[in-house]
Amino acid sequence: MTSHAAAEPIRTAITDEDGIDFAIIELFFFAYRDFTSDPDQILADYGFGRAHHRVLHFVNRRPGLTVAELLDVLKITKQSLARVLKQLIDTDHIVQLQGPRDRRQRELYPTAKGRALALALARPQSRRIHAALEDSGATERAVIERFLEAMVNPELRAQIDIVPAKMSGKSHGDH
Amino acid sequence: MTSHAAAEPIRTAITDEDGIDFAIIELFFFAYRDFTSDPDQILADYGFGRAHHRVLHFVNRRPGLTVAELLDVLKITKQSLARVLKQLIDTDHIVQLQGPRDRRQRELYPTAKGRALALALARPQSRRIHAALEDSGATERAVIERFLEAMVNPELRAQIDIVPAKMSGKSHGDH
DNA sequence: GAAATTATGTCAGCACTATTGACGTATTTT
DNA sequence: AAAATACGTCAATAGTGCTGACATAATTTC
Repeated sequence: MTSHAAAEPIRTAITDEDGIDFAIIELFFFAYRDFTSDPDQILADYGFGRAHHRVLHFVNRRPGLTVAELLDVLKITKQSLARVLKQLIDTDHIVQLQGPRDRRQRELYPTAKGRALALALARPQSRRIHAALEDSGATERAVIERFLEAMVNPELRAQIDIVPAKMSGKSHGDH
Repeated sequence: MTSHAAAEPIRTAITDEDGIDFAIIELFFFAYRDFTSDPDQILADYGFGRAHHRVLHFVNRRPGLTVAELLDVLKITKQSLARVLKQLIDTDHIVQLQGPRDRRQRELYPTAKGRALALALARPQSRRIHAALEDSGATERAVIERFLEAMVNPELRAQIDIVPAKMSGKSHGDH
């Protein structure tokens, strides 16, 4: 049998020459890794993980969203959410209110405690972003925002636009 | 203490007005989520996870790196790497060679099979990036690269530069 | 009003990725 | 010879995700 059990090692590095954008792929990995490392340390003090952060974030961003809406945004299952959400409720970071129109629904709202934690988690991330944009003007910022948005699946881009990016009035729309 | 068991719900959304850059924080989350979803589907066919992808990626990017170097790049522990690496070796995606200078070290190299899988995983990600940069020129690309690099911890930025971003010759340097 | 559907909660079990601690072995350095 | 290093491995644990099944309350449909 000439079939060496061990296949031949390839000694040359994979590079962009293969038509693949490894530069940005790798940058994205490192950037996100460090981006999430800041809040991770704070979360550890609470015995929370990244899942808690995400829930807390979106409940603060869209107070009153229902469990189903949250599942849709996070793209996880009900059972995965359950544990995390229960902990956040038990620790008074989030409260549930019965839906006004449909009483089966539970609208999720942050408490003052939950709002404070969300801000504390976002602060180092925002600081990092500001530092990265240090010498950048509005133009560069727009380029980056457009790029990130374009990286999101088109079908899901709607989720982003729901967020009150600029609410001058307090018109809640049709909710 | 008037401690009502249920804390008051906050009904207003958290916004950038708090001095926090929620827009980019959120975009970054969605972008990375979808960015990783493409390879995740391919990996599922192999019974692999994201951890396998990361190992495979860096072994292809820096053939011959040692286990210790890999741990340093991934920022995980030896034990976490062990299973994943073993699987990749058992399935002939990666081979280990004894270090030439220090025989305690195991240099990691991709096989042809491992190289092919790394490319297959990178392809949809690269396609997504290209689509996102569709109408962008070199300037915009540079802005985005600079931003992503600036998001990485300064101490760790060295790891990125190690990567052969532009190798015209095949001079391996001092390795 | 009864039946079907919907929104949510929960239980049980499983998989993957990560963690820490401890120990063994081969090899290099001191 | 002793200490330090690189790596592998065993055992136990945590966090987060999954699927399937089932219960309850409320709404919608017939």
